[in-house]
Amino acid sequence: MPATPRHTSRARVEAKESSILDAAEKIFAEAGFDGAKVSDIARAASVAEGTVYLYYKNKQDLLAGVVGRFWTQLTLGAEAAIEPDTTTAMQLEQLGRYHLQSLLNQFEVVSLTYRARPQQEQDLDQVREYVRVFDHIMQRGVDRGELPEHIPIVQLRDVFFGTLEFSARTLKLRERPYDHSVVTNLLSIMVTSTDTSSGMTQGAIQGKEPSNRDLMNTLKAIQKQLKTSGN
Amino acid sequence: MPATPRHTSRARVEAKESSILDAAEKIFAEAGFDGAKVSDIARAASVAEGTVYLYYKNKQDLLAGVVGRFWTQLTLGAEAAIEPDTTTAMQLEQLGRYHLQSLLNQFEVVSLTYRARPQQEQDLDQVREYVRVFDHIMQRGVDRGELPEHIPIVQLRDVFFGTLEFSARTLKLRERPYDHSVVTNLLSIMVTSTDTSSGMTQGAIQGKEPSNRDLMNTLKAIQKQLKTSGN
DNA sequence: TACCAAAATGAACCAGACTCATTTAAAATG
DNA sequence: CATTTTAAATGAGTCTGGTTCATTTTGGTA
Repeated sequence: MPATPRHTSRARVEAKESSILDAAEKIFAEAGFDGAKVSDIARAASVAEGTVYLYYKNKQDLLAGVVGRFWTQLTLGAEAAIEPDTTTAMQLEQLGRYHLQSLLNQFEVVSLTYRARPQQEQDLDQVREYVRVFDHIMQRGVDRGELPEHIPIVQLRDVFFGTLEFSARTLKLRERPYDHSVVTNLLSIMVTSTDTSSGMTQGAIQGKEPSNRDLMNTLKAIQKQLKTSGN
Repeated sequence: MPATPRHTSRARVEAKESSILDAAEKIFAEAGFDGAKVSDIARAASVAEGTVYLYYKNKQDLLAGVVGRFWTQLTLGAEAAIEPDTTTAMQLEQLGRYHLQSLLNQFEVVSLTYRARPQQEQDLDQVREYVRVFDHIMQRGVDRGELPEHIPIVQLRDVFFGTLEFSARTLKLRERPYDHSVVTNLLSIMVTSTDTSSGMTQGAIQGKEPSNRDLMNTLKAIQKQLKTSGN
């Protein structure tokens, strides 16, 4: 069993495993999940069809392997791309830039993520791991006093990744290339709300109309933000 | 051919078509795309397997039918849910509430959207149609002078739908119910950026580091916004 | 070299999507 | 109404492609 090799060098087994993953990623990306034949993947990996099943339970599992590896690598890349000692805003820009570029460059693989049985829990562990990079940046900001104590990280995370993902789809749909302004615009939006009293914690808009008062609160919040985080 | 019935009442054909769609939606939602057998769908629709193929070219096409109908109905529901004569902010809140609730209530069908061959262009027409509801709200706001002339609708749309979609996933993952604060928080963020010069149009942050200057620009923009749009 | 277990192979199996010759129902005709 | 014509429906059979497993090959060990 390749899973627990005793007499074989682990290195060789892993090399083969990753060469199968390479082939699978290529074929999946080209043909989509349904269009990809296991026999094609096997041929691309220079391996017999049955061999694939020594490493992966079935085609779905193989897809999970491809997608999981992708997000793991993405996490490593993201951690390399951000400089933990710069301002929070700068780190967010680095992550945003990296994220959007990755989504666009590897759009097909990202799309495959949604085909990796959303029911099965642990298939998305690597995605959750990746998303945590954002949390770490924010947490550092809080620890440093650069961000307010009770900033709703989880909700801002949804804004951050949600917007970038949707923007990536929009760009792809219109066949546009990477556009940095998407990131800067998103950040300019997030910056203005980076404060406890601006509504992200309690929901400032409780009445029917966003009043001047709400905007003034935001403004004050930003002024405060400028004082505390000014480098 | 059911596609172009000459002698038959269109009503009956459409009834059968929609009963097949009903069955397909049910089975797809229960078992997922791969898990759903066409024979099951046929049985659920009280129809022979071959009959399904008179109405839909193949299983993918059937899925496209289910997903397309879903988004079409969602568009109708959204248009019914918003009151065009209230403020823009209020309409956005109505749409946001409706959208998030729909995503959560029909999570399985929404998920199937991503399985409807993303390559094929026209399969997503109904989604584009739906998203346009947002544009109309914003455009009305501009026409009325409630919003600045050059507000970047498309980018705000990405923020709006992207955030809600990601939030819906987050809520589902944690098995949380609909949470209205997601919508109000999102709106509070968008309100603060509802201005042409606050960075959402050109991308104020062009250098590598978001500097104080950039933040100041944002701040000025908001101040300007307060003066011009203050009601 | 002989032995053995791990690894790899690919022919055979089988589930399930899809087809099509045939049957059934409905509409048109006289 | 009886008859003819055309649309619609059927489901047994075909075929593609995922998965299995008896057999062969490989590589390490004595």
